[in-house]
Amino acid sequence: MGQVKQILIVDDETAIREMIAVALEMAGFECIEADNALTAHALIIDAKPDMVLLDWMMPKMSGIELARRLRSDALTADIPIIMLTARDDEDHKIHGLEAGIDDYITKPFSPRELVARLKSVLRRVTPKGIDQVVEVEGLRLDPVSHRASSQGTALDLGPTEYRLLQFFMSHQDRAYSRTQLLDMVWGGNVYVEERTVDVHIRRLRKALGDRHQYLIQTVRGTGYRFSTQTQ
Amino acid sequence: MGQVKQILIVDDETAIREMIAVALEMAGFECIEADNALTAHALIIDAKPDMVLLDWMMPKMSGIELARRLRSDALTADIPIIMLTARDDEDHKIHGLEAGIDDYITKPFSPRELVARLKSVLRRVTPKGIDQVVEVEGLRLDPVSHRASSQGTALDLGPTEYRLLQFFMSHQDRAYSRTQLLDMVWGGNVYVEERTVDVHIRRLRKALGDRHQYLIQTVRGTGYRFSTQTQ
DNA sequence: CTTCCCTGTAACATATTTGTCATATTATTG
DNA sequence: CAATAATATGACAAATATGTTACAGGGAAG
Repeated sequence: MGQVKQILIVDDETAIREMIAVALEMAGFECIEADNALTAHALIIDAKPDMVLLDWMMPKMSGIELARRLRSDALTADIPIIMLTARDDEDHKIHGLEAGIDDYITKPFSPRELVARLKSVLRRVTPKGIDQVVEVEGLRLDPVSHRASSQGTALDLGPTEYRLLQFFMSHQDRAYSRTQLLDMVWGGNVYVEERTVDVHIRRLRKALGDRHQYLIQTVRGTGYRFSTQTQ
Repeated sequence: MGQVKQILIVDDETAIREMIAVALEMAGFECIEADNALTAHALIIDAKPDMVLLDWMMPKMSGIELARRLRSDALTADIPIIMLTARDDEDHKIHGLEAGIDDYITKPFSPRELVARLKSVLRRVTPKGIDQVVEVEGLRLDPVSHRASSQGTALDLGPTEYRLLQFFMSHQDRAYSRTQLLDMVWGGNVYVEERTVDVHIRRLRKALGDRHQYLIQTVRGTGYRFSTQTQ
């Protein structure tokens, strides 16, 4: 299982910080807080959080300015940043993207949405070592022992299904076409019918059982996707 | 950051061209000029400017005619166009084929105004990375995971509606004719009734729900447009 | 050589999407 | 306000895409 992730919340309004902190802690994250960009900067260098939630508008140094600084320092350049913006002003977004923001959320937002986005960014950014155990909602895949299990019980997967699952679990929230899957999972130089993918998807789904089927999602007209979020 | 943008000024009056060129160069743009639509067309294909400032009334080929040609060629379809119209052409603005024109400026205009409008158009047209998440007023489309959501809840879109929405969200504030939409969203070589577009617009609107319907706007006599601004 | 497990395909079953039409609605024009 | 043109909408059948199952052949293990 992944470490507990530490999230730094930067916002000048205490009420908002608390609200976010509660939501995140309920979702199993650890939170630290800062009420201005300068404090935040010091804290980041000190505590190296796994992610920074950053309010756009703040006294002294703006969120965007802090983001730039973090990006320009190699020590902090890899820490993902999610921006909290009051209104979704086009300009802000453009500048935000330039400054290397990973995502932004427009206030007001629901705790559910916040947590979902946060997880999504973390998943995207956290580099999975090729031999790293991946676990998602009780579904666990261990590349070293070459085993997959659901709620602790081993799953019975064929070799292809195993590779498919491994690929999916290390490339979540991303839609792949059948052709892409054939390239990535089967290998570039095999000639196999596209529809064959469907069959293996079916076998994988069956093996995952009701508990985890939903993770393998059909993207109609496109292909398939692995995601914890509802379609 | 951004490259220096190159603007093509098309007007038969040298004095006006010069005036505009000076204003734009002071604002940090690079200018090229043409005194008639034919020369302009060649120049556009050759130099691929980032934007075309086009006089409505010109000898030989009119501005509107040139605009039409640019729009119908995939190579030039994305180059933004700002029309320069004399006051008494005002009607044209309303009646005329406004599909594909990004903005109008009525002569006489102040350099300040021109530059402001131009920047505004460039800002919204500037190609967002093809895989970039687009979000507008809580409506969000993520090309990577191939998902659209409204206020955090997933939207149920058919493939065509998805493509339509993606096209609109990356080409905002610009009216498209049904034919253009068929070309851009359906693909150039399909024969489909123009009216079919209406039906898919309808489906898209329905899927967007009350919260976001207003973004898909009918431009009577012309086609449709995606914009946050009220009609 | 046999047995057993995997695979890829084909065939059939379902589910969704799509393009059109006919019919309302709504805007425009005189 | 009536006449007319342009859109909106709902329904449907045809076309597509995906789900599912069965099966034959390949290959590894014994």
